[in-house]
Amino acid sequence: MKEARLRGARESILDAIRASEQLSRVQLATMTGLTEAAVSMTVKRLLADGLIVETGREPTAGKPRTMLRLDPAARLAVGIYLDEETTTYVLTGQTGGVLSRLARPAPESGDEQEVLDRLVADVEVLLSGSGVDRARCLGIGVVWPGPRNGVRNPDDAPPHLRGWRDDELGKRLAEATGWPVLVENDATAAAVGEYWVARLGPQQGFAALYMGSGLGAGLIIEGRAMRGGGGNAGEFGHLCVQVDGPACWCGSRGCLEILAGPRTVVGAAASDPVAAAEAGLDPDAPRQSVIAGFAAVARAARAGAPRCGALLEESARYVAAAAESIVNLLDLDLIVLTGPGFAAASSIYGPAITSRIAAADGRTWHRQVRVTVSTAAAAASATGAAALVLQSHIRG
Amino acid sequence: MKEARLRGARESILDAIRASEQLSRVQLATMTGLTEAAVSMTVKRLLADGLIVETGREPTAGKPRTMLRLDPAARLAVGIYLDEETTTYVLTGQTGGVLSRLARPAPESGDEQEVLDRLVADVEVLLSGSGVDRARCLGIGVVWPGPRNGVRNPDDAPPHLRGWRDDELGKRLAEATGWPVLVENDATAAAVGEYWVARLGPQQGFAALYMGSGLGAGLIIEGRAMRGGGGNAGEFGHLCVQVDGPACWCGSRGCLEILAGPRTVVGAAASDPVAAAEAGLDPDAPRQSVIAGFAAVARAARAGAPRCGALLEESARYVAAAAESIVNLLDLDLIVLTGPGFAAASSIYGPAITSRIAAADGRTWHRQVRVTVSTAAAAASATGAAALVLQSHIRG
DNA sequence: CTAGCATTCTTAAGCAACTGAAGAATGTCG
DNA sequence: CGACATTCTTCAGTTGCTTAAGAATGCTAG
Repeated sequence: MKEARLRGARESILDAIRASEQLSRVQLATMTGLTEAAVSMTVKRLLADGLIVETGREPTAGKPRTMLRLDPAARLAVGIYLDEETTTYVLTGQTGGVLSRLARPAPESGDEQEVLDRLVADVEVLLSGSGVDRARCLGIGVVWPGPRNGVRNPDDAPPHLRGWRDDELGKRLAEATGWPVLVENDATAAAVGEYWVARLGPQQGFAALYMGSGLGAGLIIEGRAMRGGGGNAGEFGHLCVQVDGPACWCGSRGCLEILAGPRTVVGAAASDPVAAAEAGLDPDAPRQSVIAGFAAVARAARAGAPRCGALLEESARYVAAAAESIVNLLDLDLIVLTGPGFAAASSIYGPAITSRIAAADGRTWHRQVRVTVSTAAAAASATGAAALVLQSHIRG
Repeated sequence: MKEARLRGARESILDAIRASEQLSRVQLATMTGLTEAAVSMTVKRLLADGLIVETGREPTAGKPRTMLRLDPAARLAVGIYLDEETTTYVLTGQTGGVLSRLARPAPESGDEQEVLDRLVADVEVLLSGSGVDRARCLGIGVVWPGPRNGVRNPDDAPPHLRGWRDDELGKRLAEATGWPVLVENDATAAAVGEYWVARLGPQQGFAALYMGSGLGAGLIIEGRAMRGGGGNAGEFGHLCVQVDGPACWCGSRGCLEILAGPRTVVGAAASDPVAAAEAGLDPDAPRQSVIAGFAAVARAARAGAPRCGALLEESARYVAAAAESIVNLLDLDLIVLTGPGFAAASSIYGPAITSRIAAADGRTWHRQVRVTVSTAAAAASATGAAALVLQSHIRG
């Protein structure tokens, strides 16, 4: 690391402990580049503030080291994920672990004030139900499908949120609750969540590929989320994988999403009688959500249904090529698959990506890319939303 | 900015002046987030050290502001570009301007010591010939085609450098000259050079697309070059633009470089009798360099030759799609074309990229991507190499 | 059981960089 | 000439770190 001075001893120390689970003072000194004296003083203050705790000792050749951990309950964060059908709330501790969870059906009405009131009330329920000290809550992270600044596939926005802009929602929720509110897209939030719960360090750059109703990527480089000039970085679904491919809703052509995105997969399955039967998709049924439809296709494929399997394999060929592009462009050695889509079909997408990348990976790039599936990938957004808040207190 | 504390007042102030050409103390205070007091004291020291100079005053409603600029001659840097045919040396001042230049034919021998001796001797000539104070030279930047850590297309390495590894070259040159040596690939160096001479600020993220004998990209985000985990970020040429495209030397398939790279364009021109005649390529002539061959094709196209024009248009379609992918993935609003290839054919590639991106740009992404051509694109690597050294003293 | 030893952690003095508040400098305008 | 606006400087005070010294802790050898 050796970047202590670049962001204050407190933050460096907290981040080092977060990534390593537990560390002694001397270990912290070498990892952060601070002197042992500085660590000692800062740790004393962190202990006094209750942010960290001493947990046992480890023998050495001399005086045993006293190990330090984050106190999970010292600081809390609320994460909210607004889905088409459900609103999910989680309360996490400082270590990213979920303390309590709440799921509500999405409001039917699109009335702004009503939606807001529901959010405020539900957060209230979450907090009072878990009996925690509300003063310890650092803030609220909110995630909804689609990128920021009003940019999204109109079809992807939850119906009751069609009229909202993300920054507006954040501002009004902050006013109503008194807590700071961070709004983020699903992929970036999931990436930050992965960074947090998988205890990755700043030296581990990675891309979290997220499949919900679309395809996105959260990019974490040097421990920081890349958001781009307009906050829309990570548009994985709009990498071009076929120069003169079909027109995409974004206005371009040959985008990954239009060729291999979940909406396309579900659409292909629905219009193919065999696949539709395999997946139990009823073409005349009331419009199903893309996420649910994709999960049905994936379930069928896992159960051995050949047409659904073929559709997913076909999609995975494109996704794998795009993943390889990201890896080559950013020189990453970790890809994390997350979100409900990849949670349902990681057994197809994972190997496809791995084997595509393997061809040039070691031989040409002297690299060893790992492809992993996020734990709790299906709920990654909600916990990621909470992690955003925690992260903001460590990276300022 | 407001990131003064994150890297010291000196660096913040120098970088702000660099990007703005000239600034007053109070302007510096607001831009860097430092207090006026801190700026005042730091500026006093910078003036004493001779790094900056006061240049005139600007009227205000009150006391006029004293403007500050970098003193171009206060700090120098040497840039070296190792080409297949030529070794180019430049000496630049602190502002990135070229003070003196030297070009030598590349050594024929591949003997390591001989190559090294030539470099040392030529730097000597460059410095003594321009009569500058060598104590003011901060170091040497070295650029050669292909990425780092020994990763490259074997065909692209200059013959006399086949046996070298970049880090080895840097180390031995540093030992031989006593100066710090930075080794970088051509695209990243060109990007840093562009950042420097075009006076871009840290808020301006951009990609410098570089066409030499291959295709690369230098990525500058938040004022820092993205190098990736293994130092190989920016492999623009290995974005996949066709899932089942032809096999690439890297081991994968459908890479941009194999479909539309300069080597491919030249190869197609050489094997097409009409195009070969237009460009004056002699299929039996001693093997020409890719860069020279591409320049010949571009020259013919500019002169109206239809087959050569068509080949470049075809290549540009692919390059444009890959450029759009980068822009979407990183949410950039600036693409800079640089390197000898784009210098020769920017009139074809520039519009192709612009129009491809335009389709979705404003409408969907609320963005306005600019596509520019680097000034002195053909020599961007050498000046970029020098800029690397300057940059390292501001971001160090 | 005590004396060395290795290692971890703490304390105290000092330095460097920045902040805040006050004021000095330098022009314009009535 | 004097009020005003603005830029720049000075100085005392705070913060956060470093360096240097030493205290604490447990193991091992006599």
